[in-house]
Amino acid sequence: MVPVTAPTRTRLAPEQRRTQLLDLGVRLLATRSLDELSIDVLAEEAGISRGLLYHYFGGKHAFHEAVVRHAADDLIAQTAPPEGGEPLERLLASVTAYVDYVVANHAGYQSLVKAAASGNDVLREIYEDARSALTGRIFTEDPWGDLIPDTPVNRLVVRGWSAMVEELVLAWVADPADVPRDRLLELVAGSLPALVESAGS
Amino acid sequence: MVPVTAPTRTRLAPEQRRTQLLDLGVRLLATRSLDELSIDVLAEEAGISRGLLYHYFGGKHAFHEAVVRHAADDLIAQTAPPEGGEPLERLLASVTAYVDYVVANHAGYQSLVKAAASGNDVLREIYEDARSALTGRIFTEDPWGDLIPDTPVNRLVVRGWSAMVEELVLAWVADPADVPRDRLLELVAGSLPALVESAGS
DNA sequence: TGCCACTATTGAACGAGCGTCAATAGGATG
DNA sequence: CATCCTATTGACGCTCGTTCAATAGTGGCA
Repeated sequence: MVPVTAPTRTRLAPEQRRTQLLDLGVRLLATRSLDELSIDVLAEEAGISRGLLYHYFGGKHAFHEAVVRHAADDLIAQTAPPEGGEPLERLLASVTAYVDYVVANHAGYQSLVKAAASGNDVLREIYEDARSALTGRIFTEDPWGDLIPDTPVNRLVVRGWSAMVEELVLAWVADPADVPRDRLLELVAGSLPALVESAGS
Repeated sequence: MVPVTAPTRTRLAPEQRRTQLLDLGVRLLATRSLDELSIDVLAEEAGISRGLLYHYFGGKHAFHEAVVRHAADDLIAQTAPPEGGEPLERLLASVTAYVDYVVANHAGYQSLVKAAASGNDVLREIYEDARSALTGRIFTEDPWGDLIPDTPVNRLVVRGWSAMVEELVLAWVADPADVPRDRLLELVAGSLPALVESAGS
């Protein structure tokens, strides 16, 4: 009985193997949760043995952390804010980049969001940091002059707004229904000024 | 060596045991995730054997579902909307009931929210149904006459708004900081009209 | 070209924890 | 007080995460 697929052991450079496993992890953890993902399945999918995962990441949970960091870094890197322009245009550009990223990589984004709610404090912190990286500039770079002063209430408002944006985009991606992309974009971008206005200081 | 605590086997009526286990489950699953909660810990905490949990719920995941349903039903029951009054006042009353519920039972609410993101489709559906039960009346009971027509865009807006409210309240409960409760309430209640207005149609 | 050291990779063995089932004991009823 | 009903138990099997010594690619050096 000769094996159909050659059991050839392929040897990669550590860097390549690591990113291969991380990318695979991002894809697999987008739909399944961590305890629904067995090491055996992951190993077989990657074409490696179980032991190798432990060599690179030291454990299942540590692997999950690495995957989430990978997704978070990718998100932050690919949604860098534009340099100049009008405040409202910059906001719209940021939001557009964010929406397009979620549309293009919603596997990665899903695995990031899942991790935030489903798990230990380390994962939640990674998620919080990523969100802060995206929203923090609203205050630090002060895109609207002094239209949105840095008060406790406005901190809450921006935090709530970002949760809303996430929900809207994920819902829209899952089912674009009758709402065109541009409509979503102006909806999302226009809501922040409206909310700040409604909060009043 | 005599056991310190008597190993007396206490026999309860099925209904009592069931609710005892569900309440305990709600409390324990508020902070830990499901795979961080071992049957042994749960059993010892409840003063029962592992086997009994399987007798009542049939399995760990089934138990989780029951716990989440328990929390969701409790939420829906305790935030029933008021009967009459002005639309805006009814909205404020609903929001107040919701906020007060989360403040009073945020263990239960946390376990509900955690379940939504962290798991299988059944859990997410329970969560979605609960959210729909809370927000659906906005359309069906038409609290603002025709100020908020039932369009695809407004469905999205209300969905996003509810995500925002959840985030705001949880963040505020975790750290009330310098924002008084009434300020939060008017913030949350006032944001929906503002969002609908900003969405325009 | 051929050996050698280095290290990426493996697979078997161990333990923890979930799930099953026949046996046990509380308590109400006559 | 005896007996039946059923809530409750505890030991067993099995899957799956984790460990570690052994194995086999690969690049460098003679």
